[in-house]
Amino acid sequence: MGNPNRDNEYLGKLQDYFSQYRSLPSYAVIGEMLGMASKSAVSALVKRLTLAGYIEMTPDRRLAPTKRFFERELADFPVPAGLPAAANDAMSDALTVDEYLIPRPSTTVLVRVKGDSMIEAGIHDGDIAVVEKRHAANLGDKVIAIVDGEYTLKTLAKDKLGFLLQPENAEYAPIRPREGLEIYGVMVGLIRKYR
Amino acid sequence: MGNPNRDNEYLGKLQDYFSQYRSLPSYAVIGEMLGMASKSAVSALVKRLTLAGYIEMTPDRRLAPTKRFFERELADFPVPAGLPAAANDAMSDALTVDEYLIPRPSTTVLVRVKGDSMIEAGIHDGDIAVVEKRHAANLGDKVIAIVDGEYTLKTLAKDKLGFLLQPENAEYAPIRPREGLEIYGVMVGLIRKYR
DNA sequence: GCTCCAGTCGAACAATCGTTCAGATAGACT
DNA sequence: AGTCTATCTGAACGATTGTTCGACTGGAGC
Repeated sequence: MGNPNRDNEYLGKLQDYFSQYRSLPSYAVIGEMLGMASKSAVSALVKRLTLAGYIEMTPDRRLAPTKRFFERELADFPVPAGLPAAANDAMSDALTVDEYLIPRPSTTVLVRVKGDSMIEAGIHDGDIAVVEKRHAANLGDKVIAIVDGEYTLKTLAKDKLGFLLQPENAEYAPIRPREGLEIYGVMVGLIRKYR
Repeated sequence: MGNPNRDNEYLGKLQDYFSQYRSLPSYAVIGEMLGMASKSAVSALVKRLTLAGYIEMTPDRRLAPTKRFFERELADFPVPAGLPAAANDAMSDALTVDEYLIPRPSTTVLVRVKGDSMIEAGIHDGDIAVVEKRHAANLGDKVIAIVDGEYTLKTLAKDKLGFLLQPENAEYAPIRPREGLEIYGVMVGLIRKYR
């Protein structure tokens, strides 16, 4: 062929564009962006990407990304620094971050973690906890519980006296609810961002 | 005025459309959708919504939703005091977890963490590291480096002898690269899922 | 060497784009 | 009542859209 397959690189630029503007550009602008001089080249590219399932046409013939457009490759080993094509081969799995973390959006809440009472479980101050709202939990689950009208993230435990909320930090004492234990939700994921 | 203000209703339909197609339609289709017979009415509406900050124009004059476009009435859920604010400010101005963690999709890779050499930094075996591919890093950054052809996640440090890769686990020894240090990428985020 | 052929170029095309403007409509105000 | 004023209509406009087609390019593979 005239060129090695650069569609992956092209797709990447489109993903960057969409993540910035939440909209896909026109063929002319795509061409400019990708260094193509003719719209017919873009047209062919769009056809290829559509076939591959990354983009689609709305009923009124506008470009729109599909779900696959947002998939990321999850590599067990990072790939040798080299061609983007190589990165494809080593892709062990593809997933969208949102779907991975939040399978049930309507009952899921994000809560910013405060304090270091859970630091030995690798949950730091400022992290974001992905919490699924429900009232039932298993022992060992990290739960958001309501104690004296306050919300607190602890590990659910139990001893001969009953349920208790266990911090993951030796400097903190377990909390034993005076009355029934009210659980707001169960922590199902963690998000952290380094700046 | 000729009509009560129906912009809210119009906005709602645009939101529905976007959530279905991930793209905003042309003026003609908007008019059809909203029951407007003339594109100039749509043009005026777009001007109003732009002014109100719900939509904007990309550099190539395409309609694109803004963050405010995705705001929802929060009247429905009187969430117990303390939490709702946390959920909202947790991701500040990002619409999705994906967007929050991955501003530049094409240079970002997800890598599954193996081993517990970084456990004191709250990075556990099985966690997913969000890695931005680049060769430059700052001291203190957690980097994926290439040492003897192997990829390893460590904290970048430096002493009088030069750069070294510092594990975050007292039981591991620092790695001092024999030759130049090659950096594959910088860890910018962390994702963990509890099952 | 030679042929393939996916990818790109360049130009021409009708269709659709969003803008503009003058005029009609109808609720809100005095 | 009459006047305002924001909204919508309808038509005309040049600009831009995406499609199409024939020709060119340069690795891959015989």
